[in-house]
Amino acid sequence: MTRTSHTLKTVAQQLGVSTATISNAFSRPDQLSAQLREKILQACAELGYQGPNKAAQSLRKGSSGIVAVILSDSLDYMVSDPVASQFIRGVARSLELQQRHMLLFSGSAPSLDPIADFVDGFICYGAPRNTALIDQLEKTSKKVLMVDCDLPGRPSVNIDNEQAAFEIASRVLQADSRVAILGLRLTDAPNSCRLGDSPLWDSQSSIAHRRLDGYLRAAAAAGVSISNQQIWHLPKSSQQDAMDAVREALADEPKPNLLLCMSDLIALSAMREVLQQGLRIPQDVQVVGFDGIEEGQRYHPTLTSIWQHSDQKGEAAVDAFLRGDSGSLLLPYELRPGESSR
Amino acid sequence: MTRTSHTLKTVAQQLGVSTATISNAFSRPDQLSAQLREKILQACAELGYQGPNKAAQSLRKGSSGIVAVILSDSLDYMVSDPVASQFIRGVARSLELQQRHMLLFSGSAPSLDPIADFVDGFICYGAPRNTALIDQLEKTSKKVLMVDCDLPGRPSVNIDNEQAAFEIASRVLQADSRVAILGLRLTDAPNSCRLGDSPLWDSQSSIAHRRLDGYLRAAAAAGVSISNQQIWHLPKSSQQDAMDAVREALADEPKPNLLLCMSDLIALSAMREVLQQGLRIPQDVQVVGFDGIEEGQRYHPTLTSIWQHSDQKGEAAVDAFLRGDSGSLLLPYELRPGESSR
DNA sequence: CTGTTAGCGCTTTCAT
DNA sequence: ATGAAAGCGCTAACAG
Repeated sequence: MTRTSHTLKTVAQQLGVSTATISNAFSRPDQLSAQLREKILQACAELGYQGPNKAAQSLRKGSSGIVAVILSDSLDYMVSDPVASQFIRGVARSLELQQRHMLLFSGSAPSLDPIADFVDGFICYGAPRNTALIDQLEKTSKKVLMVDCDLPGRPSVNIDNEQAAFEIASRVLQADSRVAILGLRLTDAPNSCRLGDSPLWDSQSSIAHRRLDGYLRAAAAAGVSISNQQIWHLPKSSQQDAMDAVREALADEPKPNLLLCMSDLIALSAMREVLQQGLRIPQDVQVVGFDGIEEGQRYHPTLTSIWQHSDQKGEAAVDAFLRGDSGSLLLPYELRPGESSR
Repeated sequence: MTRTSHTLKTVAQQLGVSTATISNAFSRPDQLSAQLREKILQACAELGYQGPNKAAQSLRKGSSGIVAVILSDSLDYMVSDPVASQFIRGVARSLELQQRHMLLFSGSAPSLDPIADFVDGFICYGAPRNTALIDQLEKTSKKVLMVDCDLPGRPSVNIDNEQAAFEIASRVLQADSRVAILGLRLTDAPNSCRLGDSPLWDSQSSIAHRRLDGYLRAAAAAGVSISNQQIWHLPKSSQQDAMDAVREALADEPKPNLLLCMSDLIALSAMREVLQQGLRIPQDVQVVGFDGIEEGQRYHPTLTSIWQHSDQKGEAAVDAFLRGDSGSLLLPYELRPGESSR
């Protein structure tokens, strides 16, 4: 038997005090004596009153303490990505510290409407697959923080993807390098394929294009030329998509001896395939990744990569969001050499 | 420049109609002429009014259209579990069809309070790590549906874990079987270890114990005895935890020749380790899993397992929840033989 | 330290 | 087909 729920008012009547006193007992301890507060809390617990209704509280106060994290893709895909998981973990930790709560939201959802009025704002992690969401983020009067991407007039947290890509590529490029670039979401093709003549997609904001710019700048500096035939687009960092691209690349003549991968997940799949084909890393083929995930350190050979420290990025994002930053924050990264490069 | 947001009232004033008419235009199309409705919607779009505030709507109507899914563990852990992902995907699909929304919530959160007033109810997927949440679910006056576990007086969706475990074990057990059981969350130990004399944990509701019962019943039927030294507890289905347990098991004399694994993830890790040690599957060691994940079909040898069809389970859960079922629903499962067993 | 009251934005009778 | 008005449960002035 679930008895009908109490409200502030009914509880106040039962205890013979005013509603304000009950409200204060829960939300502003300094407004009444400790004893009375204790007595009230005690009585409420007995009555089964759990405290002020959060929906009403939110309506009245204009804020709920809930922050939406908009992922770039569907929940189940994103959450199985170690980089996203690490970011989410950082966000969760920092929000918890600040007594706030997180609402994970899919970037492929049709609209923000169903949650927009329940949350205090949005932390947008990467460009949402459904671009309609970007429009909504642009228009909303709530707080918005972009991570790993930009939106005019909105604060952001980023690393310098172009410079990081330049640095890691510079480290491994030599005059005789035959490069294959394994890129992530460079176009909107659903399968892995060479970039060829397909038009670049959304080239401004995407981190993939910033990284590509960095690779190409490093190549130019090293006197190495890279055609669109040597650049692959992968729709996601999955094993399968990576394998498809790597096989195609390794079948080229002359065979590439340097794989620049836009994520560690891609790089790990690439290494697996390279070794499978009997080639040696790094003697025959060098491989470098991007992101920095534990698995890359456990692999043999260990992976050379750019470490983004995504958990710290998550914490930084929450702090910037809560602080109400309005500018853009550039986080440090770290080039970690491994055995996969010379 | 973000202009100050409109409300039903301000919009009504601007358009020279009453608030009820605006409300009806959005929520009850049959209450006004199609033309007027169209005109109003049009005007609202121009004014930048997105429709009734959901928080106020929820307060007034007493329901929000949001359903909380309580996971058994933290978000980042759960989401990287393919079985949970599949379930979540099923839930998402079915909710979307019914114009409802999902709020994923961590089973290790300290309390349901922060979200309880925003949602229409809870779908609880497995026993939450934080048992305080179970108490809250027991007490709440909102709708609750349990999945893969039970709560007195609440409806549930399950498979018959005991029978499924019995069936798969019966299929592979022989009089000369030397069994090792790799169990999931059998106690609350933080590391993989033999069950030994540790007391069983929460033995009633846990699916792990139901499966264990099934294995043991099959063993008894086959005339095989299994001591607590042959049963391992793994805190989670991670590669590392599985490897620890499998190594310990394979070091026993006589070496086990049958590994009964309580998840496919554990079984895959086990197969990896078995092959690594130069043993043959299934000639030297048979391995069976539980759950049914794609990766098990792709592995060589393919994995013998119980297929739960977790996506369908997710859909069934939503349907039962929305329908307001009060009893418990037992879903079918499927024994799929693979090359990992004889 | 406590009580009264207005109103957050909305839906829904009940009149018109 | 439309409008007026009563609240959903709560908080923040303000007055006592």
